[in-house]
Amino acid sequence: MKLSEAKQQFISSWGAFGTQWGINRTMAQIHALLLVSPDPITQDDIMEQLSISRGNVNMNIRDLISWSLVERIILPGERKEYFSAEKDIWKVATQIIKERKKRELDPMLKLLGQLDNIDGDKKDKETKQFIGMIADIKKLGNQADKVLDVMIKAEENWFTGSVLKMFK
Amino acid sequence: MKLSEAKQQFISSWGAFGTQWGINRTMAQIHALLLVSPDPITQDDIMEQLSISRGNVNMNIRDLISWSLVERIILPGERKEYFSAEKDIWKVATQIIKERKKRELDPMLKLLGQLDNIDGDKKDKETKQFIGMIADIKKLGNQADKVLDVMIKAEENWFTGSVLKMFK
DNA sequence: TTTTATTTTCAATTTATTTTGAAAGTTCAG
DNA sequence: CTGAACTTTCAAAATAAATTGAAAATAAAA
Repeated sequence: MKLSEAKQQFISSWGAFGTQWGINRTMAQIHALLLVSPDPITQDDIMEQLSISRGNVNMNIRDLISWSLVERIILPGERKEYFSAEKDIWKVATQIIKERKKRELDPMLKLLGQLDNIDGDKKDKETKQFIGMIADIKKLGNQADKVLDVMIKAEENWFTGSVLKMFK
Repeated sequence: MKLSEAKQQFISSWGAFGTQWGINRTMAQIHALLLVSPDPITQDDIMEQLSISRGNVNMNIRDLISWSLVERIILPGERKEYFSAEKDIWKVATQIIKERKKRELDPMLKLLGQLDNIDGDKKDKETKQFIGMIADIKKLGNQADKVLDVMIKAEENWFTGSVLKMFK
Protein backbone atom coordinates (compact mmCIF):
# COMPACT_ATOMS: atom_id res chain seq x y z
CA MET A 1 0.00 0.00 0.00
CA LYS A 2 1.30 3.44 -0.90
CA LEU A 3 1.83 5.98 1.84
CA SER A 4 -0.45 8.60 0.32
CA GLU A 5 -3.21 6.04 -0.02
CA ALA A 6 -2.80 4.82 3.56
CA LYS A 7 -2.79 8.36 4.88
CA GLN A 8 -5.94 9.16 3.00
CA GLN A 9 -7.59 6.04 4.33
CA PHE A 10 -6.52 6.82 7.88
CA ILE A 11 -7.75 10.41 7.74
CA SER A 12 -11.12 9.59 6.28
CA SER A 13 -11.73 6.66 8.61
CA TRP A 14 -10.67 8.69 11.60
CA GLY A 15 -13.27 11.25 10.62
CA ALA A 16 -15.93 8.55 10.45
CA PHE A 17 -15.00 7.18 13.87
CA GLY A 18 -15.06 10.68 15.27
CA THR A 19 -18.68 11.21 14.31
CA GLN A 20 -19.66 8.09 16.22
CA TRP A 21 -18.19 9.71 19.31
CA GLY A 22 -20.00 12.96 18.86
CA ILE A 23 -16.98 14.67 17.32
CA ASN A 24 -17.24 16.77 14.20
CA ARG A 25 -15.95 14.82 11.21
CA THR A 26 -13.70 17.60 9.96
CA MET A 27 -12.17 18.20 13.36
CA ALA A 28 -11.27 14.52 13.59
CA GLN A 29 -9.80 14.59 10.09
CA ILE A 30 -7.69 17.63 10.80
CA HIS A 31 -6.44 15.95 13.94
CA ALA A 32 -5.61 12.79 12.01
CA LEU A 33 -3.75 14.79 9.37
CA LEU A 34 -1.71 16.58 12.02
CA LEU A 35 -0.96 13.28 13.78
CA VAL A 36 0.71 11.88 10.69
CA SER A 37 2.50 15.09 9.74
CA PRO A 38 5.97 15.05 11.27
CA ASP A 39 6.42 18.80 10.90
CA PRO A 40 4.03 21.66 11.69
CA ILE A 41 1.78 22.70 8.81
CA THR A 42 -0.24 25.79 7.92
CA GLN A 43 -3.94 26.48 7.47
CA ASP A 44 -3.37 26.52 3.72
CA ASP A 45 -1.78 23.07 3.83
CA ILE A 46 -4.82 21.72 5.68
CA MET A 47 -7.25 23.47 3.32
CA GLU A 48 -5.51 21.90 0.38
CA GLN A 49 -5.03 18.41 1.73
CA LEU A 50 -8.59 18.05 3.00
CA SER A 51 -10.27 20.26 0.38
CA ILE A 52 -12.07 22.42 2.90
CA SER A 53 -12.55 26.14 3.33
CA ARG A 54 -10.40 28.50 5.29
CA GLY A 55 -13.16 29.29 7.79
CA ASN A 56 -13.74 25.63 8.45
CA VAL A 57 -10.07 24.98 9.12
CA ASN A 58 -9.83 27.98 11.37
CA MET A 59 -12.82 27.05 13.53
CA ASN A 60 -11.89 23.41 13.94
CA ILE A 61 -8.27 24.22 14.71
CA ARG A 62 -9.48 26.58 17.39
CA ASP A 63 -11.55 23.74 18.80
CA LEU A 64 -8.63 21.31 18.75
CA ILE A 65 -6.52 23.86 20.57
CA SER A 66 -9.22 24.19 23.24
CA TRP A 67 -8.86 20.44 23.77
CA SER A 68 -5.08 20.94 24.09
CA LEU A 69 -4.53 18.45 21.29
CA VAL A 70 -2.97 20.92 18.89
CA GLU A 71 -0.69 23.87 19.37
CA ARG A 72 -0.05 27.01 17.41
CA ILE A 73 3.55 27.47 16.39
CA ILE A 74 5.20 30.67 15.27
CA LEU A 75 8.37 30.02 13.33
CA PRO A 76 10.92 32.82 13.67
CA GLY A 77 11.08 34.92 10.55
CA GLU A 78 7.84 33.43 9.19
CA ARG A 79 4.64 35.39 8.87
CA LYS A 80 2.30 32.41 8.79
CA GLU A 81 1.16 30.38 11.77
CA TYR A 82 1.93 26.69 11.87
CA PHE A 83 0.09 23.96 13.73
CA SER A 84 1.29 20.77 15.29
CA ALA A 85 -0.49 17.96 17.15
CA GLU A 86 0.65 16.30 20.34
CA LYS A 87 2.20 13.09 19.02
CA ASP A 88 2.41 11.06 22.22
CA ILE A 89 -0.76 9.03 21.88
CA TRP A 90 -0.93 8.33 25.59
CA LYS A 91 -0.97 12.05 26.29
CA VAL A 92 -3.65 12.46 23.64
CA ALA A 93 -5.84 9.81 25.28
CA THR A 94 -5.25 11.29 28.73
CA GLN A 95 -6.11 14.74 27.52
CA ILE A 96 -9.33 13.57 25.89
CA ILE A 97 -10.36 11.72 29.04
CA LYS A 98 -9.60 14.77 31.13
CA GLU A 99 -11.62 17.07 28.90
CA ARG A 100 -14.62 14.78 28.51
CA LYS A 101 -14.66 14.26 32.24
CA LYS A 102 -14.72 17.98 32.81
CA ARG A 103 -17.20 18.76 30.06
CA GLU A 104 -19.56 15.82 30.52
CA LEU A 105 -19.14 13.76 33.66
CA ASP A 106 -18.86 16.69 36.05
CA PRO A 107 -22.02 18.41 34.76
CA MET A 108 -23.85 15.08 34.89
CA LEU A 109 -22.92 14.55 38.54
CA LYS A 110 -23.99 18.09 39.26
CA LEU A 111 -27.38 17.44 37.67
CA LEU A 112 -27.88 14.23 39.63
CA GLY A 113 -27.03 16.07 42.82
CA GLN A 114 -29.89 18.44 42.13
CA LEU A 115 -32.43 15.66 41.64
CA ASP A 116 -31.85 14.28 45.11
CA ASN A 117 -34.55 15.90 47.07
CA ILE A 118 -37.99 14.69 46.09
CA ASP A 119 -41.08 15.93 47.94
CA GLY A 120 -43.89 13.59 48.84
CA ASP A 121 -44.39 10.00 49.86
CA LYS A 122 -41.08 8.17 49.83
CA LYS A 123 -43.00 4.90 49.93
CA ASP A 124 -44.69 5.55 46.61
CA LYS A 125 -43.46 3.09 43.98
CA GLU A 126 -42.62 5.70 41.35
CA THR A 127 -40.86 7.90 43.87
CA LYS A 128 -38.84 5.03 45.30
CA GLN A 129 -37.80 3.88 41.83
CA PHE A 130 -36.75 7.37 40.85
CA ILE A 131 -34.75 8.10 43.98
CA GLY A 132 -33.06 4.70 43.77
CA MET A 133 -32.17 5.09 40.11
CA ILE A 134 -30.68 8.56 40.60
CA ALA A 135 -28.67 7.28 43.55
CA ASP A 136 -27.38 4.33 41.52
CA ILE A 137 -26.37 6.44 38.56
CA LYS A 138 -24.68 8.88 40.89
CA LYS A 139 -22.73 6.07 42.51
CA LEU A 140 -21.64 4.74 39.13
CA GLY A 141 -20.69 8.22 38.00
CA ASN A 142 -18.64 8.88 41.13
CA GLN A 143 -16.78 5.61 40.79
CA ALA A 144 -16.08 6.27 37.12
CA ASP A 145 -14.83 9.70 38.14
CA LYS A 146 -12.37 8.21 40.62
CA VAL A 147 -11.14 5.53 38.22
CA LEU A 148 -10.58 8.10 35.49
CA ASP A 149 -8.71 10.35 37.88
CA VAL A 150 -6.33 7.56 38.73
CA MET A 151 -5.87 6.77 35.05
CA ILE A 152 -5.09 10.38 34.27
CA LYS A 153 -2.55 10.62 37.04
CA ALA A 154 -0.94 7.28 36.24
CA GLU A 155 2.29 7.20 34.37
CA GLU A 156 2.37 6.87 30.65
CA ASN A 157 2.98 3.14 30.88
CA TRP A 158 -0.50 2.56 32.26
CA PHE A 159 -1.78 1.34 28.95
CA THR A 160 1.41 -0.17 27.69
CA GLY A 161 2.70 -1.79 30.80
CA SER A 162 2.02 -3.25 34.12
CA VAL A 163 -1.29 -1.88 35.22
CA LEU A 164 -3.22 -4.44 33.24
CA LYS A 165 -1.82 -7.17 35.45
CA MET A 166 -3.75 -5.67 38.33
CA PHE A 167 -6.96 -6.66 36.67
CA LYS A 168 -6.04 -10.26 36.11
CA MET B 1 -38.74 19.34 44.20
CA LYS B 2 -41.76 17.54 42.87
CA LEU B 3 -41.35 14.07 41.38
CA SER B 4 -42.86 14.98 38.01
CA GLU B 5 -40.56 17.97 37.76
CA ALA B 6 -37.47 15.96 38.67
CA LYS B 7 -38.38 13.24 36.18
CA GLN B 8 -38.81 15.79 33.43
CA GLN B 9 -35.49 17.33 34.29
CA PHE B 10 -33.76 13.98 34.31
CA ILE B 11 -35.22 12.90 30.98
CA SER B 12 -34.42 16.09 29.17
CA SER B 13 -30.89 16.34 30.58
CA TRP B 14 -30.23 12.70 29.79
CA GLY B 15 -31.16 13.44 26.21
CA ALA B 16 -28.73 16.33 26.11
CA PHE B 17 -25.90 14.24 27.51
CA GLY B 18 -26.68 11.53 25.00
CA THR B 19 -26.14 13.84 22.06
CA GLN B 20 -22.64 14.64 23.33
CA TRP B 21 -21.87 10.95 23.12
CA GLY B 22 -23.15 10.53 19.60
CA ILE B 23 -26.48 9.15 20.76
CA ASN B 24 -29.75 10.32 19.33
CA ARG B 25 -31.45 12.66 21.77
CA THR B 26 -34.80 10.92 21.59
CA MET B 27 -33.29 7.49 22.09
CA ALA B 28 -31.58 8.72 25.24
CA GLN B 29 -34.81 10.28 26.47
CA ILE B 30 -36.81 7.13 25.90
CA HIS B 31 -34.18 5.18 27.77
CA ALA B 32 -34.29 7.67 30.65
CA LEU B 33 -38.08 7.46 30.79
CA LEU B 34 -37.97 3.68 30.91
CA LEU B 35 -35.27 3.77 33.60
CA VAL B 36 -37.52 5.69 35.96
CA SER B 37 -40.69 3.76 35.13
CA PRO B 38 -41.07 0.91 37.61
CA ASP B 39 -43.52 -0.96 35.39
CA PRO B 40 -43.41 -1.69 31.67
CA ILE B 41 -45.06 0.94 29.48
CA THR B 42 -46.47 1.04 25.94
CA GLN B 43 -45.52 2.94 22.80
CA ASP B 44 -48.52 5.18 23.40
CA ASP B 45 -47.33 6.01 26.90
CA ILE B 46 -43.96 7.04 25.49
CA MET B 47 -45.53 9.05 22.66
CA GLU B 48 -47.62 10.92 25.16
CA GLN B 49 -45.00 11.51 27.83
CA LEU B 50 -42.33 12.71 25.41
CA SER B 51 -44.68 14.26 22.81
CA ILE B 52 -43.18 12.40 19.89
CA SER B 53 -44.60 10.47 16.97
CA ARG B 54 -45.36 6.77 16.83
CA GLY B 55 -42.76 6.14 14.14
CA ASN B 56 -40.08 7.86 16.15
CA VAL B 57 -40.85 5.80 19.26
CA ASN B 58 -40.89 2.61 17.25
CA MET B 59 -37.53 3.19 15.59
CA ASN B 60 -35.73 4.28 18.72
CA ILE B 61 -37.17 1.45 20.79
CA ARG B 62 -35.95 -0.96 18.14
CA ASP B 63 -32.52 0.60 18.47
CA LEU B 64 -32.54 0.35 22.27
CA ILE B 65 -33.47 -3.30 21.97
CA SER B 66 -30.53 -3.88 19.61
CA TRP B 67 -28.32 -2.51 22.39
CA SER B 68 -29.99 -4.97 24.80
CA LEU B 69 -30.95 -2.10 27.06
CA VAL B 70 -34.70 -2.54 26.65
CA GLU B 71 -36.92 -5.56 26.28
CA ARG B 72 -40.26 -6.14 24.71
CA ILE B 73 -42.82 -7.58 27.10
CA ILE B 74 -46.07 -9.29 26.18
CA LEU B 75 -48.53 -9.32 29.03
CA PRO B 76 -50.90 -12.29 28.97
CA GLY B 77 -54.36 -11.31 27.79
CA GLU B 78 -53.13 -7.91 26.54
CA ARG B 79 -53.03 -6.94 22.91
CA LYS B 80 -50.44 -4.20 23.23
CA GLU B 81 -46.72 -4.62 23.63
CA TYR B 82 -45.01 -3.25 26.69
CA PHE B 83 -41.41 -2.16 27.11
CA SER B 84 -39.11 -2.26 30.06
CA ALA B 85 -35.49 -1.15 30.58
CA GLU B 86 -32.77 -3.08 32.36
CA LYS B 87 -32.69 -1.37 35.76
CA ASP B 88 -29.37 -2.63 37.10
CA ILE B 89 -27.19 0.31 36.19
CA TRP B 90 -24.03 -1.78 36.32
CA LYS B 91 -25.46 -4.12 33.71
CA VAL B 92 -26.45 -1.11 31.64
CA ALA B 93 -22.91 0.27 31.75
CA THR B 94 -21.43 -3.12 30.97
CA GLN B 95 -23.77 -3.61 28.05
CA ILE B 96 -22.95 -0.20 26.60
CA ILE B 97 -19.22 -0.85 26.92
CA LYS B 98 -19.65 -4.23 25.26
CA GLU B 99 -21.61 -2.80 22.35
CA ARG B 100 -19.41 0.21 21.75
CA LYS B 101 -16.38 -2.02 21.83
CA LYS B 102 -17.91 -4.25 19.21
CA ARG B 103 -19.27 -1.45 17.05
CA GLU B 104 -16.36 0.98 17.29
CA LEU B 105 -13.15 -0.34 18.79
CA ASP B 106 -13.10 -3.60 16.86
CA PRO B 107 -13.59 -1.92 13.45
CA MET B 108 -10.94 0.64 14.37
CA LEU B 109 -8.40 -2.05 15.18
CA LYS B 110 -9.29 -3.76 11.95
CA LEU B 111 -8.64 -0.59 10.01
CA LEU B 112 -5.30 -0.01 11.70
CA GLY B 113 -4.31 -3.56 10.87
CA GLN B 114 -4.84 -2.79 7.22
CA LEU B 115 -2.63 0.29 7.29
CA ASP B 116 0.39 -1.66 8.43
CA ASN B 117 2.14 -2.37 5.23
CA ILE B 118 3.53 0.74 3.60
CA ASP B 119 5.57 0.48 0.41
CA GLY B 120 8.66 2.55 -0.10
CA ASP B 121 11.52 3.98 1.88
CA LYS B 122 11.06 3.19 5.55
CA LYS B 123 13.68 5.80 6.35
CA ASP B 124 11.61 8.60 4.87
CA LYS B 125 10.45 10.97 7.63
CA GLU B 126 6.78 10.98 6.60
CA THR B 127 6.72 7.21 6.24
CA LYS B 128 8.42 6.65 9.57
CA GLN B 129 6.05 9.01 11.33
CA PHE B 130 3.01 7.34 9.78
CA ILE B 131 4.07 3.79 10.56
CA GLY B 132 5.01 4.76 14.10
CA MET B 133 1.74 6.58 14.73
CA ILE B 134 -0.38 3.71 13.43
CA ALA B 135 1.60 1.28 15.60
CA ASP B 136 1.11 3.47 18.68
CA ILE B 137 -2.60 3.87 18.15
CA LYS B 138 -2.91 0.16 17.59
CA LYS B 139 -1.07 -0.53 20.82
CA LEU B 140 -3.30 1.85 22.74
CA GLY B 141 -6.39 0.34 21.15
CA ASN B 142 -5.33 -3.19 22.00
CA GLN B 143 -4.64 -2.28 25.61
CA ALA B 144 -7.99 -0.52 25.90
CA ASP B 145 -9.58 -3.60 24.42
CA LYS B 146 -8.06 -5.83 27.07
CA VAL B 147 -8.89 -3.52 29.94
CA LEU B 148 -12.50 -3.24 28.80
CA ASP B 149 -12.75 -7.01 28.49
CA VAL B 150 -11.65 -7.42 32.07
CA MET B 151 -14.13 -4.76 33.17
CA ILE B 152 -16.95 -6.49 31.34
CA LYS B 153 -16.13 -9.84 32.87
CA ALA B 154 -15.64 -8.44 36.36
CA GLU B 155 -18.36 -8.81 38.92
CA GLU B 156 -20.94 -6.16 39.42
CA ASN B 157 -19.06 -4.75 42.39
CA TRP B 158 -16.25 -3.60 40.15
CA PHE B 159 -17.45 -0.05 40.25
CA THR B 160 -18.89 -0.11 43.71
CA GLY B 161 -16.26 -2.06 45.52
CA SER B 162 -12.75 -3.21 45.75
CA VAL B 163 -11.32 -2.86 42.28
CA LEU B 164 -10.57 0.79 42.75
CA LYS B 165 -8.06 -0.07 45.44
CA MET B 166 -5.97 -1.78 42.82
CA PHE B 167 -5.25 1.54 41.22
CA LYS B 168 -4.07 3.25 44.35
C1' DT C 1 -62.62 -15.53 6.87
C1' DT C 2 -63.26 -10.76 7.97
C1' DT C 3 -62.67 -7.23 11.06
C1' DT C 4 -60.12 -4.64 14.25
C1' DA C 5 -56.12 -3.48 17.01
C1' DT C 6 -51.50 -2.79 16.83
C1' DT C 7 -46.84 -2.42 14.82
C1' DT C 8 -43.68 -1.30 11.16
C1' DT C 9 -41.97 1.15 7.30
C1' DC C 10 -40.35 4.95 4.71
C1' DA C 11 -40.88 9.15 1.57
C1' DA C 12 -41.44 13.71 2.63
C1' DT C 13 -40.68 17.26 5.84
C1' DT C 14 -38.54 19.55 9.51
C1' DT C 15 -34.78 20.57 12.39
C1' DA C 16 -29.92 20.66 13.52
C1' DT C 17 -25.25 20.80 12.17
C1' DT C 18 -21.56 21.85 9.25
C1' DT C 19 -19.39 24.46 5.72
C1' DT C 20 -18.51 28.25 2.84
C1' DG C 21 -16.63 32.58 1.49
C1' DA C 22 -16.25 37.19 1.61
C1' DA C 23 -15.84 41.10 4.72
C1' DA C 24 -13.81 42.72 8.84
C1' DG C 25 -10.08 42.42 11.87
C1' DT C 26 -5.24 41.95 13.06
C1' DT C 27 -0.35 42.05 12.67
C1' DC C 28 3.84 43.47 11.13
C1' DA C 29 7.52 45.00 7.65
C1' DG C 30 8.83 48.92 5.39
C1' DC D 1 1.60 55.65 9.49
C1' DT D 2 0.42 52.39 5.19
C1' DG D 3 -0.47 48.45 2.96
C1' DA D 4 0.26 43.64 2.19
C1' DA D 5 -0.07 39.16 4.49
C1' DC D 6 -2.52 36.63 7.16
C1' DT D 7 -6.40 35.31 10.58
C1' DT D 8 -10.98 35.51 12.36
C1' DT D 9 -15.85 36.03 12.15
C1' DC D 10 -20.44 34.99 10.96
C1' DA D 11 -24.68 35.20 7.95
C1' DA D 12 -26.13 32.48 4.36
C1' DA D 13 -26.04 28.06 1.93
C1' DA D 14 -25.36 23.27 1.88
C1' DT D 15 -25.52 18.98 4.02
C1' DA D 16 -26.79 15.61 7.35
C1' DA D 17 -29.79 13.76 10.83
C1' DA D 18 -34.08 13.26 13.10
C1' DT D 19 -39.05 13.26 12.90
C1' DT D 20 -43.56 12.87 11.16
C1' DG D 21 -47.62 10.61 9.69
C1' DA D 22 -50.12 7.92 6.90
C1' DA D 23 -50.09 3.65 4.28
C1' DA D 24 -48.74 -1.15 4.43
C1' DA D 25 -47.96 -5.09 7.11
C1' DT D 26 -48.93 -8.10 10.85
C1' DA D 27 -51.35 -10.42 14.41
C1' DA D 28 -55.20 -11.44 17.24
C1' DA D 29 -60.31 -11.60 17.83
C1' DA D 30 -64.74 -12.28 16.24
